[in-house]
Amino acid sequence: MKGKATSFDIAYRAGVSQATVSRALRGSPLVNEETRRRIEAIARELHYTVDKNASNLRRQRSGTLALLLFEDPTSDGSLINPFFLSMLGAITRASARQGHDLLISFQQLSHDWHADYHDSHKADGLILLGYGDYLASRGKLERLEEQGTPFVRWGAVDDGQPGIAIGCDNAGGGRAITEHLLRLGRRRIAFLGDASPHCPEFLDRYRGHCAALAAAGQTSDQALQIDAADSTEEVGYTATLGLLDAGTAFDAIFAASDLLAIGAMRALGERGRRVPDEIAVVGFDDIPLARLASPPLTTLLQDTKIAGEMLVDTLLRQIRGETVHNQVLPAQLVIRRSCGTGRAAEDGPPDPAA
Amino acid sequence: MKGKATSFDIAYRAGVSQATVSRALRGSPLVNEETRRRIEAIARELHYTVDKNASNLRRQRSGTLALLLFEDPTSDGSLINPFFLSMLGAITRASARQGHDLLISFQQLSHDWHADYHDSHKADGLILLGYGDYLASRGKLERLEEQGTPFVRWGAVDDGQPGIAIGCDNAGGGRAITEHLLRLGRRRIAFLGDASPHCPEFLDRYRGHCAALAAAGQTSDQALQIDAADSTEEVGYTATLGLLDAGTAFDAIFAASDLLAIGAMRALGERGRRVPDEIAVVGFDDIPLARLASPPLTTLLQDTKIAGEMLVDTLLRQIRGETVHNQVLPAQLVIRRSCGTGRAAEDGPPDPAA
DNA sequence: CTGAAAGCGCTTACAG
DNA sequence: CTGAAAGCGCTTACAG
Repeated sequence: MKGKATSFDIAYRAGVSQATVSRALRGSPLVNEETRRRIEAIARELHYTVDKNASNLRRQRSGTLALLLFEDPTSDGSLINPFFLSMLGAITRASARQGHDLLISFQQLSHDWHADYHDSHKADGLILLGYGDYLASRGKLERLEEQGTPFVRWGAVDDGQPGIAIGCDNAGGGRAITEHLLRLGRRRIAFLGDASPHCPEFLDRYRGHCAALAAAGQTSDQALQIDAADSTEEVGYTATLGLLDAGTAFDAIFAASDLLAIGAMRALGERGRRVPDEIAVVGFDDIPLARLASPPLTTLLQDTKIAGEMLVDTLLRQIRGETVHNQVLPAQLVIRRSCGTGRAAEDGPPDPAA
Repeated sequence: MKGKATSFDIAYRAGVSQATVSRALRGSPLVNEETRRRIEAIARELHYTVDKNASNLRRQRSGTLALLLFEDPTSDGSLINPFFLSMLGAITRASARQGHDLLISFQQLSHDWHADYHDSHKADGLILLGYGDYLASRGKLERLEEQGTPFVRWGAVDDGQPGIAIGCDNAGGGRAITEHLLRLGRRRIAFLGDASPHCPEFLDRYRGHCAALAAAGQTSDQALQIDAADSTEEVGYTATLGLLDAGTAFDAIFAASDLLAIGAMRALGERGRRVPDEIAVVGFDDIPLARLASPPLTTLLQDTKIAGEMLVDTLLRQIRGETVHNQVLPAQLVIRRSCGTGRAAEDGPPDPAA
């Protein structure tokens, strides 16, 4: 009977009806305590577990959430932005804690994922994760909403996209970074990252950056905003080489993501520009690598644990029919060595390798 | 009818029986071509998808695999060894390619995961992933086998554990590393990593190391084998400080994982020991960070893409009732700067920051 | 507190 | 090639 016992087997041995077994095992208060104990003992003995397919079919739910990661299609087979991996871990844990299974899948924005998971009762709701071109995905999100599929997405909040979004305070974070750099005496801050509606999170970070400049009475120099389509180390490296080649003077780089920042530091290192003495570098995300970079990278911490819990919690409430709202999570400046200490530039010792 | 159409709705509109709809949509060759086309058109129009719970219940399968990650319980909430994340990505893709959904879950070895996924028909089989104490998990694996649960695990092969294992050639990899270091003139090679049956993968790497030493007519010095219980940067850092404090002379470190190696390099850097000029460092895994470390880390590449495909493929064949076998995948030496170039030590320039 | 019965939405022998 | 019917293993009104 290995792994095959049904509620009928238990009912037979316990001398009760199958219905009573089901009630007892689901914790119904209707069942006599002694009966319940007997049933539970037999269930344990037989290694019984409720058949999820039968249970779900009957209850018209799945007890499962689906996490859809939208990855950059250009990226290598196995590489994912570590930030999303961190989110993945947090979401997996939060989901388990709430008693839900988690399906995971990588999707291209172009595919037909939107009509699958919910209609087929594979999942009760979707979590959408990943930098993608938000303009391109709008149609799919609208269809999800039309179909009544519960979903939440991580990303820019209040950007007019359909559905519930949870994200960090990108504008506030961008402002905090630039304020910090200004405080340290940096005046020519390059912004590395796509500042367009295609990438609203980066755009918000850029807006925060510009707001801080404006508050300090400075204007933003167009020549210092470098588009970086993808958020990868390689792109950050290439973009920074381009910036150096263009000959524009700058004393700091605000990279819209840690991966871009790490690539920027590699380019600077190769060209013999010292970080932070000549050029301060700041990232965004606080991926594990940021702490290990050389020099360790100043960045903005997005708390993925809280984010994951928030995403799962909001989605489950939506599934239950409650009214849910967008939410903005604070981001916290983590100061390490890559931004310098505010002393006069050019006189610090070079950083030893980490 | 949003997301609620059933095969009966389609049958009604198509003027056929529900059974024919089911056949047509499952691609049965019994159905008339014209009938099939009509049914498919209506299904599309109604946004119909087969209810997985009903289908699975009837077919007594789930079309789902479960990936269980056994994490180091001491690790931080969201951190996972990047190597396993890379495996996770590869497994997710391979699983999708084979038309299976993937459930993901983090498990403590102590929990009762073994009796859950298969019995409840949540998954047709399990993939087990993660450094864990293999001696401690033996009982669970035995029970899985007893229950007839199909499962494969990534790890040491032929270590006498129950079930099918797929892993890389740890002994061969360890030998390759040490041979390379010897070729470069290193003579006192410290091995960083738990060399005990609790951690058979590391043990195999150590054995390969010792085999290479023996082949070169050297004996392994016990003082140069440092246990490192967990595979984390922090542990590598601490262990290396300990090694330095012990005063044992050494000119190379063979770390059993990249994370350990990166921690080792940090410790060496802090103590002013130059890598690779004074001390060569080599890791194992080729995580993305290895390439970005400073200096870039020489390591052994485990091809996670192939590994993921192999795991999924083997598990599916096992589920289908085929006989499957353990498999060893080759590991490939990736030479970067951390091991030096074989020129005399002490005369190289210090490495610029990456 | 318990049981008999209906039904969730499919798949698949069986009969034609 | 198609249909009528059984049944996968549960959950839950309904009746007692």
